[in-house]
Amino acid sequence: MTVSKATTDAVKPSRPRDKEPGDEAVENAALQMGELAELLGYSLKRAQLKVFEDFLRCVEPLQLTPAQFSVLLLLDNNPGRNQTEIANTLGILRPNFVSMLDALESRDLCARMRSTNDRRSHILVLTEKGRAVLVRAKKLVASKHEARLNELLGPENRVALLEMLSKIAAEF
Amino acid sequence: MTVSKATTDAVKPSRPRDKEPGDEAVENAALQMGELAELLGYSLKRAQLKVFEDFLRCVEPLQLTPAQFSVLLLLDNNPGRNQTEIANTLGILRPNFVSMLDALESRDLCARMRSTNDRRSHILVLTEKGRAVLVRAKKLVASKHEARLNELLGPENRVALLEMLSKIAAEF
DNA sequence: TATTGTTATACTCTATAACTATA
DNA sequence: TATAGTTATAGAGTATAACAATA
Repeated sequence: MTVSKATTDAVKPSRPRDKEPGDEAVENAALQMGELAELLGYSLKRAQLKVFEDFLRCVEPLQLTPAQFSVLLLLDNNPGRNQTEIANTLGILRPNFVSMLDALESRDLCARMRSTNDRRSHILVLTEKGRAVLVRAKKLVASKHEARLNELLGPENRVALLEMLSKIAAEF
Repeated sequence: MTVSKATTDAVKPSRPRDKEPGDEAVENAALQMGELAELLGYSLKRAQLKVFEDFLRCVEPLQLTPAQFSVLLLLDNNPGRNQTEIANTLGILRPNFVSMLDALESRDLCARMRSTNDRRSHILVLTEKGRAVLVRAKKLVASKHEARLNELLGPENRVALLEMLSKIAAEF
């Protein structure tokens, strides 16, 4: 993917010298990132892309995107909830959640059930297969994906990073 | 925006108790995030959305997106480069960079100049106005955007966060 | 009148193939 | 033959309005 390749290029800075006459040979060096290296949002975006790429690789045998994984996880932890509640919690708009659920339901990972209390709403439930896939996905994520992050950052740094990101997501 | 609203909901966890008979009144509580609270990629994504939202707000008088800001910054720090070099460094695909440049050029923020050495390539230059806008943007970003992040995290945490994100972007 | 799920739609991002003009 | 910029296009992701069924 071009993004990954470019990320690598972008991350090895080199000398900032002004172009002096007579060094056409050194012309093709890495570019100066300048103030971009200090912009939190920039690194945040690049890091997020890398982490999502790795997630997809690690969980590839199960063909789950990060968004689909988060839906299955939430259904497992919150039985008896309807589409609006699940979608809102994940920051997914209700209209966009419809096709997401269609995809999961067509793979027999979850099912919609008409609520008896309120016949407008669909109670979402994990199927047997959905639970099994979720268990396997959690194992892959823990043993491959999060393990790699732990290795790169160290356990204590990983926790500190998670805390700061959660704080930004919640309070910023 | 629904995403922001949902983010807030998602971030205040509550008790995980099983649904006991006879508490229909407490039914509408915040959902359990479960293992999602430990998933780095999830918080990374939510944090990134928040930070980009704030960037747009802070720099709104100049009508610059994070991507456009990064292009102007890179042009300022790397005179004499062509489209491919700038696009690759930012992880933008060359075809997609064309319309981005069209937008910036139509606002007289930068210009394409045929290279005399290699008449295939366009050397990118900031215009006078582009330089002025960039200076104003940098001030807004520093005084409003990054300042708010500094306030939320504290200066030393902010640096630690930036280092970890850069490491992930570069090495993960 | 309000809400749930849904459809339709549009706009942005991202991605690939192929063209043109130069080299 | 290869490269720089471009066009066309397709697919995700995200956003809003409006409708039918139900409350």
